[in-house]
Amino acid sequence: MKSKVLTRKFFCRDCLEAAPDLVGKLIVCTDSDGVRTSLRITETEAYRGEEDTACHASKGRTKRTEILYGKAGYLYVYLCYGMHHLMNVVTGAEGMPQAVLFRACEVYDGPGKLTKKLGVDGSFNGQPLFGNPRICIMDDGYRPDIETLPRVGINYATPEYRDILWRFADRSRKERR
DNA sequence: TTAGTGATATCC
DNA sequence: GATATCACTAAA
Repeated sequence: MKSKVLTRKFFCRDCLEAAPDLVGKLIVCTDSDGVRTSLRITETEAYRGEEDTACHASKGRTKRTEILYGKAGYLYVYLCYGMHHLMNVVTGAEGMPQAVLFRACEVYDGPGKLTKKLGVDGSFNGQPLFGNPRICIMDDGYRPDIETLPRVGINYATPEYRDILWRFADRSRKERR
């Protein structure tokens, strides 16, 4: 099967549909030297709306979360713990703050390591994930068996959202560090 | 288990 | 301006 680059339309739906669908896709990133890195996504997480107490938008609209309320298909990259860039893509309708976090990819387990490997940093924040020469996501036809798990590192969320199964992982993934 | 690191939000 | 918080990782 021929590989296809995902278009904006892919992200224009609920994060709970887009997140599992992104597992098994390839992230293709081209750095300033023209070097291309592609990694297969093995884990994603959905963050959905102001009512999701684990979502950054749960405290309402701020300068930082503004992007989450915007159009689907744009990147939300932010620095966590002063050293790790975490990469998300905005999904759903405009005005509905939701996103999918890229948690792990083939060989590289962990959202901080994922962005480091790809060379994704703060300069990608707000950039589109469609029609973008720097980064895109491709579908090469691989269809993994998907496992659902609770999200990681969100103990501050209320129990119903802390325990919800909004992490999606490729059951055949190899965990490596 | 803990240190390291820095942006953000919230309080003064 | 100050401080508490945080969707993490590596080292021990």
